[in-house]
Amino acid sequence: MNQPYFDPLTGAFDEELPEDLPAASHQGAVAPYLAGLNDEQRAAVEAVDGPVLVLAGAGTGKTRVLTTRIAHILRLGKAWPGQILAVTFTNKAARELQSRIGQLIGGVVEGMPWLGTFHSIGARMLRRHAELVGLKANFTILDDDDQLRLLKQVMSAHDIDDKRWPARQLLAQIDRWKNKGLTPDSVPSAESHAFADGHGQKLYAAYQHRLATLNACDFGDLLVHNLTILKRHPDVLAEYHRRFAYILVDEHQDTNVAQYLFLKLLAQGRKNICCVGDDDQSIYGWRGAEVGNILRFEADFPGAKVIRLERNYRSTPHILAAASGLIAANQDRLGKTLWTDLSEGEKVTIRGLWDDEEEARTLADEVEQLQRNGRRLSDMAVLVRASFQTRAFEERFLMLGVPYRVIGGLRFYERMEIRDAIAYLRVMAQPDDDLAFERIVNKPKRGIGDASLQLLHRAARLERLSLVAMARRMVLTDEIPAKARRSLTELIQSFDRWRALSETLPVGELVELLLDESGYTAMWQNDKSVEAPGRLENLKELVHAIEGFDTLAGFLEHVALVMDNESRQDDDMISMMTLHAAKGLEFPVVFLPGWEEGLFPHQRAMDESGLAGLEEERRLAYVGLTRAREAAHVSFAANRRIHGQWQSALPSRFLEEIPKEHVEISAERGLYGGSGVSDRWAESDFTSSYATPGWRRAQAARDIRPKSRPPLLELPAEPIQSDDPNRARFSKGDRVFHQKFGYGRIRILDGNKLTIDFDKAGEKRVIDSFVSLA
DNA sequence: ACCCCCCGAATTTTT
DNA sequence: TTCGGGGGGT
Repeated sequence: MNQPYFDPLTGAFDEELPEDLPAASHQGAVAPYLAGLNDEQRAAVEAVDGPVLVLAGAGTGKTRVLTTRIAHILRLGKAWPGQILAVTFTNKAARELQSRIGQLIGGVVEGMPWLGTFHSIGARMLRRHAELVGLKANFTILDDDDQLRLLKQVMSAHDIDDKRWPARQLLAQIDRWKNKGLTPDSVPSAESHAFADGHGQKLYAAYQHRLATLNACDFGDLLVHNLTILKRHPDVLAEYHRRFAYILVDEHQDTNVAQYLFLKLLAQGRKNICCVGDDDQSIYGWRGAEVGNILRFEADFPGAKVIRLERNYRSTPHILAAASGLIAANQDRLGKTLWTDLSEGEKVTIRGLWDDEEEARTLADEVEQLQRNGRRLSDMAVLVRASFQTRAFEERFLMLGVPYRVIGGLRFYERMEIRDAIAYLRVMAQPDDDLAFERIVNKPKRGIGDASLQLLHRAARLERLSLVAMARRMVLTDEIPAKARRSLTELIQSFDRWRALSETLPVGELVELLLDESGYTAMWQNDKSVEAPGRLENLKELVHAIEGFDTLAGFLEHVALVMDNESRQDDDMISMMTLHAAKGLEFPVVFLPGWEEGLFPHQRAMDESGLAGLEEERRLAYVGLTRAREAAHVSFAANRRIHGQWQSALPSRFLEEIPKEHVEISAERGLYGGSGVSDRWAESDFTSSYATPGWRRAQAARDIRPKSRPPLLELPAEPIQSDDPNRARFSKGDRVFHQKFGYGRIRILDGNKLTIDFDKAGEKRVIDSFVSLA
């Protein structure tokens, strides 16, 4: 964001800190922007000095508080815009803050250079002080693709078998360390063995070393390097203390330890820090977010004011009560009581369906029904747990001709052809960027294959040179095969020519020329695959996007940090996205399909993180429900095809955690065999303990026999309470019966999952509670 | 150097 | 079922 304020190439910081404070305006009179606030909001805005924690429930106007607070600070003449640090997590949130502050104080906010995401602010600071951590100001910010490739190189250099130890896993581990603000030498010894028989820490160190050689850093470094700088250089820290008179933090529940330490260091000076967040909406724990940062706030900033925003302006009472009831099942929360003045509205509907196809059909019918009643499609959203779920709905919407838009997924700058094109630009901007060079050296095919590249690599490492620098030398020798040598020489000459041109040519024209002369465009023009035209189209779009930038470096900074896909909002379409992507949004009508045990809560979340995982899933459910303004439609399917395999599942436990007076249930009879669960559902009886662990085991212990005309899946009428852990009732080779797939033989036992070779249906993986001994 | 096939894995992913 | 990566074949 805000490229006008700095030049990423030089790290120039073109704004001087003023000596005086601005003059206060409208002293005395109550500022007009305070008028529409409720008491709590107003308190949060007016508590300008000192540490403040605002616990803002869903839909309670947190953005309004944040923007008004900034406007207030400026109006009171407490600081210049350039002295306010305001951090968000997403570019979207940063943009929204920016524009809403503009609306409040009139006109464009000219000087909020320090409003941005953690990463963009981190990048800006790091460019200023890059040399303090062994980087140059024009360092490259790697994307995850580069990170992974680099890590694979590091691992192979250390003879680590990447079959046994996937690079992905190491990347995740390094990421966890960086999220905690740990550098290789500060990794606790207990954790240093976390990967590849104790090589974790060593590999981390080697990776960081390679990054430094490449004059590059990854996302985590944008914070960790700054922590190092601020800790080691008190003079630098003091300068920022002087600069940042006020600090504001959005979505505080999503900060990780590194981000929190960063804030803490900066806030130590004046202690004017205001964090806004909601522990109930913390859904990024798996990415290193620490809800604990909210709980720690009062301890870290003694005397902090804590203000709760509990008045909800978004949802009707039933929806709000349903969500509140659900989230109350979490142990680990600060606790808020949301309330609303809005009138009654509809209850939350819960619908049980036979399978995912029927779920899609029913949901789409409902969408059309609503549309006939005058609802706009853009008023509706389908929020799913996992992205694969959108497929069934897409197919259905396509068939019915309902326009839809899937939010998320592959972003523009993540497309292969865009990454390639950008790699060309990166080599221009930063010749030491080996990863970019490797990416494009043989794209299009130039006859420079693995063998030549290996040669180059080895020599470069020996001489401590970058690949391009080494290549310049090697083409003068005959170490490389003649054909490859010729291509390489030509490529290097092109680099020089392009770089010379880049001095004078506008960046838009430069990239066009580059893609053209390199043969990259031609490569796709000659490609006969169905994707090729689309890729060419994307490349055109890229050229267009670049035209808005003054410098190449500025554009690359944008690509690395702002990577978002701005989908047009103009047409009337229904939106589909994951629950994670839906955070911060709201829709009049929200559909929440797929509320089944195993999918939501997701089995993996529970397996990997236990109760904490389950509670995070529950918060995700809470986020889902609280996106709805007027109507929320939840559904579950008894059977679902996942990865081509039929899986049966029980309704999500979250369903019975929603207070029954706020829901309206409809489930088909016979979903679970005409007795048991579905009848309970039909009778709105939520007292059953069918989802308890005891019940699941009871399931497994029960011998289900087919009747003459068997119900598809039979469940016991009354759950049998039994905690007998001795549940190994099957063994390999057993002949079993499944209500849907018929008879078969067990091939593999894996916990409660059985791989069965069915006589008719072929091999399937099923949960043991759905089969019985034949 | 390039191509193709087989195998294995398959939540969520603000930057 | 679908996708991507790696190994083996041409």
